[in-house]
Amino acid sequence: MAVSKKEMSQCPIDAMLSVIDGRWKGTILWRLSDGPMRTGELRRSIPGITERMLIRHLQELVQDGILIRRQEAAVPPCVRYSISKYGMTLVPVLEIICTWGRKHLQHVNRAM
Amino acid sequence: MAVSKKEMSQCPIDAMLSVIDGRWKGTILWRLSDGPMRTGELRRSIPGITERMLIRHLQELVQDGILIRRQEAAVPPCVRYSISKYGMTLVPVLEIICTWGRKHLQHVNRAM
DNA sequence: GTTTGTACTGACAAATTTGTCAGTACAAAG
DNA sequence: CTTTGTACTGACAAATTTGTCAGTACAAAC
Repeated sequence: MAVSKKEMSQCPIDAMLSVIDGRWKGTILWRLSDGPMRTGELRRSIPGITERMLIRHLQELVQDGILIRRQEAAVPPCVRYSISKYGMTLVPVLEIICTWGRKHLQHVNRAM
Repeated sequence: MAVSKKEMSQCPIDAMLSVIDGRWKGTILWRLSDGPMRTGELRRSIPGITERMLIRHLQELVQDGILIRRQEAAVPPCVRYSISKYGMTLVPVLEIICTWGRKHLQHVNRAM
């Protein structure tokens, strides 16, 4: 990613990228764009992700205001993540990124 | 960034991000969207970048087909980089990313 | 004949991100 | 009463990216 996540770049492109940049963040947002999910449910739906990374990314996305974390007072705990209203403004941007990415994959595969 | 640059993720979002992800790539593309530039000219126009990183990013962008490198046969060498036709398809996506990023910066600053 | 500038490479260190592993609390199931 | 599942933390190792530094070739300026 562009700039270390600790500092906030004043470049808008970097600011945007720092939000979605992370090994699994695109996938997490993609999954959640279908509706809220529990932590373990998300983990099982993303092959290859580890619990540690999932939780780190979820926490960052919550901190950035993109996701909302809701915990039911129960044992064992039940936590549900969903995309916030603010996070919803990100979804169309992701769609455009996705569209270009799809074309790029074709472009790359043609070259081989 | 999403996936190591060496392997090509089949996720379109990751595929797109792997192209623009890199500490300075956004800025480089931003500068070049105004027209071709020489290596040293670019370097001087981007405060903080080192020659090493500039060249590494330029080479990756050339490899991804986003930039074109033109060298004039002269000593001392004169190399000019420009955005390719294919790279031009990326510019509107960057603009959308930039627009969201600008709103996000405001959003963040309001919270402080 | 030393310095300056161009565009670049190689070797390596530092920083950052990602992954691994063990451990927490508590209840229900067996 | 041991195991299972939930959501999570901490310490650390591995991988990856970024930065630092020296060095290349050649011509023109001084």
